[in-house]
Amino acid sequence: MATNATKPQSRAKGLETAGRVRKAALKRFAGAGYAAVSMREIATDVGVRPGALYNHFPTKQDILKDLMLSHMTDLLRAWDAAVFAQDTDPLECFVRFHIRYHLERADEVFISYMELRNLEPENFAVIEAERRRYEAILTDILEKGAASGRYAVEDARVATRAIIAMLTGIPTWYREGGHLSEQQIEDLYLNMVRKAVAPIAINSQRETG
Amino acid sequence: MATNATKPQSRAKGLETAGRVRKAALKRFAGAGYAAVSMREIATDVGVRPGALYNHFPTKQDILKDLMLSHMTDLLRAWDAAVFAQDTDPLECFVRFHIRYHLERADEVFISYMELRNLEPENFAVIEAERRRYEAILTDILEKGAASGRYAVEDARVATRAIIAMLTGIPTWYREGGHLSEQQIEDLYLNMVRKAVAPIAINSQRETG
DNA sequence: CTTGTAAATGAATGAACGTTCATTTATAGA
DNA sequence: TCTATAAATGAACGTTCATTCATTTACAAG
Repeated sequence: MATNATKPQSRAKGLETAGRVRKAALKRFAGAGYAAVSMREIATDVGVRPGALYNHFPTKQDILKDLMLSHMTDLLRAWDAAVFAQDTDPLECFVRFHIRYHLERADEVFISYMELRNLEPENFAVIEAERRRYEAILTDILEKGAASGRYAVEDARVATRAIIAMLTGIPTWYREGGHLSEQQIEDLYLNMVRKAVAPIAINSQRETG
Repeated sequence: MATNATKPQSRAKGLETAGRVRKAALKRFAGAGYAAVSMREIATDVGVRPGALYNHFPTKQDILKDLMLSHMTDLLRAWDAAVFAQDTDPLECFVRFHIRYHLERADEVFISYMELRNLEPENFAVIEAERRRYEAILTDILEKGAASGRYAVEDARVATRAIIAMLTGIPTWYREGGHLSEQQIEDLYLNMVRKAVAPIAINSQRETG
């Protein structure tokens, strides 16, 4: 009678295997892309036969959904838990948090935006909603700062996307041990972001040297 | 004796079919990703049997390489051909050019950076070299501007990546007929970029309201 | 020590994959 | 009109894919 397909796991060994599946899938998806990774490859990494994966996840798609959803959940929870010195400029908090988290969890971040199109529509909607919650954090900071005159942003939603795109690009080229430390990266980007939204006028084009 | 596998096409019909293959592959690759698209799907779009594709491209990989390489070539050629009013700030030229080109050729741009990892190493190296040539254009603008005191960038390579990442993110959310025109997008981003590299000091953190 | 069941196996399923190729069809140049 | 060959067909190639399932193995609870 034994129906397969993901019953509630309870034994400790099962939970540990499920974790190894997640870890292996994460590395493979990040390296080659969801569509180019086979269940057989994941099984090999885990040290198990392909069929055994289905004791832990009903389908390959569910592994992807699990990875992406738990990433977004972790990201939002990490922001809530982040601690900065009192009175630190909220924009500085966000920029430093974002850079640190995205360098720390580069694989999760990478697949969470590279593999969006491989999510079935229902799963896509869930992830997209979380993404918007995260963006809203920065939009809120910019809007409050603009209202108080501390920042000048003409369109807070656009500025949010610009800043997040700029910061999220870092893990694509940053390598540990390169000529810039993580601290230096943070400082460089923070400075650019601060200036980008600073309440200053730029003397327009057509000036020379 | 008829060996197959991509002889030099000469007949007009063949060139036209090859073009339709490129067009169909571009749309499919952009929509679903290289690995998730089958030669059969491309053949269906073109209105031809799968085997016929091999009269025009030796492998699926060669279609991808062709699309990405010609995109980079077109991009660099378009920059060389771009015309702006005399004495226009070179940074403004670059920002406006980049946004316009990337909105115009969204599919090509998209696959050229999403499908990098699906390129075989040899093809990857070729594309990557072109990409560096393009980045060097902006780095050069920033360095010259910094030397003359017009801009202030602490690290021109980092600023280059920051700016390009910021601008390249636009096509992921911009939709024609949205509440912002392309012109408005250009102006908003240009203003942020200008300020980000402007020679100004930002009064540091810990200030309130 | 027995038992229930979680976990893994080993083998199989049908479907889809990229690619090949002998053959047919179409067409430009002689 | 004949001919060479480009272009497309239709069928097949071997391989790999995600998934299923009856069976075996391992282990915690009674």
